[in-house]
Parts: sequence; C-alpha cells; structure tokens
Amino acid sequence: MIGDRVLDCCALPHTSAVEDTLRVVFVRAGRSEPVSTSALADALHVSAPTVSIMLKRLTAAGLLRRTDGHLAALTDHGAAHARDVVRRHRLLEAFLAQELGVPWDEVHAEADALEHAVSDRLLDRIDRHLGRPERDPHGDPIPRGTGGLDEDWGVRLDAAPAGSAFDVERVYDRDSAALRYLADLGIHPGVRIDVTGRQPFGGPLWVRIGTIEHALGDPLTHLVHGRVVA
Amino acid sequence: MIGDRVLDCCALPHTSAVEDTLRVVFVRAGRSEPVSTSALADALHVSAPTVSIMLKRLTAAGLLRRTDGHLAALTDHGAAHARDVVRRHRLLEAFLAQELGVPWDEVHAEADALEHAVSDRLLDRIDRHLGRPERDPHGDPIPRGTGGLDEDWGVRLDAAPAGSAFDVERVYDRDSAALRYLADLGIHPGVRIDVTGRQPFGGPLWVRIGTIEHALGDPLTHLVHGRVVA
DNA sequence: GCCGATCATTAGTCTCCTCTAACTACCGGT
DNA sequence: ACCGGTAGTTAGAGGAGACTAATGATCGGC
Ligand SMILES: [Mn+2]
Ligand SMILES: [Mn+2]
Ligand SMILES: [Mn+2]
Ligand SMILES: [Mn+2]
Repeated sequence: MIGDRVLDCCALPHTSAVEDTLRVVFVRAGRSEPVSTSALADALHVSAPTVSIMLKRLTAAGLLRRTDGHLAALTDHGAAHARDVVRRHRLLEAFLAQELGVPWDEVHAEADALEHAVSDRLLDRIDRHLGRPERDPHGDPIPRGTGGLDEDWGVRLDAAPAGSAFDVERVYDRDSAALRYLADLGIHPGVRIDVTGRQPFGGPLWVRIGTIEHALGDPLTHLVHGRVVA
Repeated sequence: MIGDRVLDCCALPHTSAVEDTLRVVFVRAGRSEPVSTSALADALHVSAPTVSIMLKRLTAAGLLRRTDGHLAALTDHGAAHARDVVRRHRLLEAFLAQELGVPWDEVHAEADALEHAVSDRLLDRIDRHLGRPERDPHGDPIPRGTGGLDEDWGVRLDAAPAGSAFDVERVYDRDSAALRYLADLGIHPGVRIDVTGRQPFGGPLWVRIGTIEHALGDPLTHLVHGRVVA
C-alpha cells in the first residue's frame, strides 16, 4: 500500500484487501462468472465471513451493489477503481515477464503483492518503458485512461467444433500449474490450435499444436479463450 | 507484504511496520546516530507511542535490546533480519534507478513501499538482472549473503580541511530535496570535490565541483560522506 | 535544590483484517 | 410436509497498527 492512493472519494481506505476484492470482482464479472461470497472467498483465500464483511463495506461505500441472488456487482464508481487496480496488476505482469523474464505462471502472484505498493508515478514509468503495452502475458488487455476496455473473452476452447482451427487470445491466469502445463504444450496467446476431435459426455478435446496431438480435459479447455477461425 | 516471509523464528509477523523499524534502526546505528524513540518516530512518520510499543514488541521477540539511555540496539538476530530488509531496499533502489531511470531522490520512497512486497525469488531475479550490483544509487553497500557488510561511512564532507580534495562515496538518502539539490550541483558518489574554504562558527563550506564554486551549509555537508584524498 | 523542557511510556480508543462457531435462508429430493 | 445440504450472514474475538491525552522520568539552568 502506498500512502497517497486513498479512496477519499468514498471514505474507504485503499487497502490491499479492498483492492484485491475490487479486482477479483471485476475480473470474474468480466468473465460472466457468478460473483458469490464463496467464490470470492475461494479466489481471495479468506473465509466467507471475511468476504461478507468486506462486501458490506464496499456496498456502504457505494462501490458495489448486491443483485438478486446475493451476488455482487460493481457500481460505475467501483468499476472505475477496480479498473485502476487491474491496470496496475496487468502492467506489472507485463513488466515482470518482459523485463525480468518471470515465467507467466509466476507473474500473477508477484503482481498481486506489488500492485498495492507501486506508485502512480512509478507505474507510468513502467508503462513508458514498455512502450505502453496493450496486453499482459496472458493476453489480458491493460486498461488505459478512461477508454473502453476490451474485456472480450471471445470463445472458450471447449466450444470450438471438431475440425476447426482456433486462435488463442487469452489464457485465464488463476491456476499456476495449469499455466505451466499449457506453456509446455505450446499453448499461449498468439498460437493457432487445430481441434482434431472431441469425445462425447465431457470427454477430452483432442488438439494439435504444431505436429503434436494432445488430449485436454475441461479444466484446461475452460481456461483457454480465443476465436474459431475455420 | 508477501505472505511467505514471516519471522517464524521469533513469533513476530513480518509486517511493513516491523520491517521498516528494523531497517531504520540498522541504518541509523550504522551511522552511529542515536536510535531514540523520537528519532525513530520522526524517521518512520509515526507518533512516539507507536514506536514505543513497536520497540517493546521487537524487544520481546529478541530482535532488539534497550541500552542505557532508552536507546535501541539490534541483537545479532535482529541485525540479520534488518540486513535482509536493507538488502531488498537497496537492491530495489538500484533497480529502479538503473532500469527505469527513477531519479535518486525518488528511489527511496518507492523502495520503501516495494521492499515489503517483493518475493525472495523476484529479488534474486532483479539481482541477477543487474549483475549483482554492490552499491545502490546513493553509494550504500547492498548486503549479500552473510558476508560482512561494508557499512563504512568514511568521513563526512564537513570534516574535510580547507584546501583538500574529497572523493564522494555515499550520500545519505533521507532528504529528497537535498538529494535533488546535490545532484544539481553535480555531487554524487564517484565525484571529486575540491574544498576551497570554510567560514568559522558553523559557516558554510566552500567547495568547487568542476569549475563552479558553491557554498554548502551544515545540513548538506552532513549528508555527504567519502574520503579526503589530498 | 527547584522548575521547566524534553523525552518516553502508559492508558484508552479506533479501524482494519482475519478467524471460528453458530445461526438462518434457501432449495432439492423424497 | 419434511429433511439435509449448501450458501450466507451474524456474533464474538483477537492481533496489528495507529492515534491523542495524560503521566512519569530525566536533565540542564538558575
Ligand atoms: Mn493484491
Ligand atoms: Mn494476467
Ligand atoms: Mn518500507
Ligand atoms: Mn539508498
């Protein structure tokens, strides 16, 4: 936490816990995943009561609304702050990967800590140093200014029909071990995959990367997003 | 704060406040400055009672001793942890200055925040990336391994006799405005200064850098350390 | 030897973050 | 209608860190 970035506007201190919650709500909502108390507890590695109390505080501060099924949704104000945290997070991920060669399965954890400690001034230096990158190592767009963020996740790999080709654009960065495995297979943003077949009843998806063929289970295919091209 | 660096050994959480206190005690003691409650409160930008309580906790954890005049001194154990914080701090300063061009009067504040968020793994990447630097932008030695740290501050510029030359080795980094001014004058580690004269009764010291002559008051000369060479 | 200034500590409060345990609300199945 | 499980919240507690106000200790000056 750097002292000078405080949510004066909403009478809420800009702590790590607050920032992390805003970021996770933003990203999950962008993926159209349900933002429930338990899902947040899981993602943030805290207990459900801890999330419950945090959501109440964020709601009181006008950053969050509760929808029908206890779910959480950011207000415009909350989304603006969340975007700022996401920007810091992804820009740091890009920096760590490009400048220091941190592998893409490690950058998330590092950025999760650094995002609260980097000043706006330093962040802008990093941005300039990298030449104002558009995407982080997972293909996630880096929010810039107030311009509309392209939070389009495209199509999930498991939705690609057999016989089609698939351009990988984004890979969800939650699971380090999965990222490591996908990288071993050569799956990362910018790569074209041939979908060769699909077993029925949730069976594995057969894909070819280069000349090698692999069977991918749902937990993996659900992480890979992009476009069907043929 | 990154979760995995906890002082298990001393039953004390490795928080920012704890780390900052250890670092400041270490550096002040290294400069042979009195480490009093009020001096720490001033340096850490907290109230005296806050320091008082922290010193009691550190003492209870065996990281600190109280000497005669209420002063604080690190135990060997405390010094070992403090060294680690100082290493993170100075290595980050060096990285920010060399890789991102952050000016030397800004690196301290940035490192003060980042030092608690950087993992050991990332720090080692930074270290390797910089080629294992020995000194930070202020000329301060970067502790490495368990080897003896050269915390020699040499001689203060105000102790240099008129007519002598003075090699600047270290500049104390506490005061940003002073660092900015000294940089404008061309005073930084590696520079040779000619001491041309000294006014009596605490008057200014006259120095020549290159061809330009300047009068420096005590607040400035006390920050500049090095060796008298002639 | 007293007086005031300075310094340190104690006392009392506050906020934030986290937990466990208990309770409640809901929902599906029988 | 009932029962059990899941999800969410409430209740209660504790630690860390911060503050102000009051109190205690120390020391120099006169
Ligand atoms: Mn974080
Ligand atoms: Mn990412
Ligand atoms: Mn710090
Ligand atoms: Mn320094």
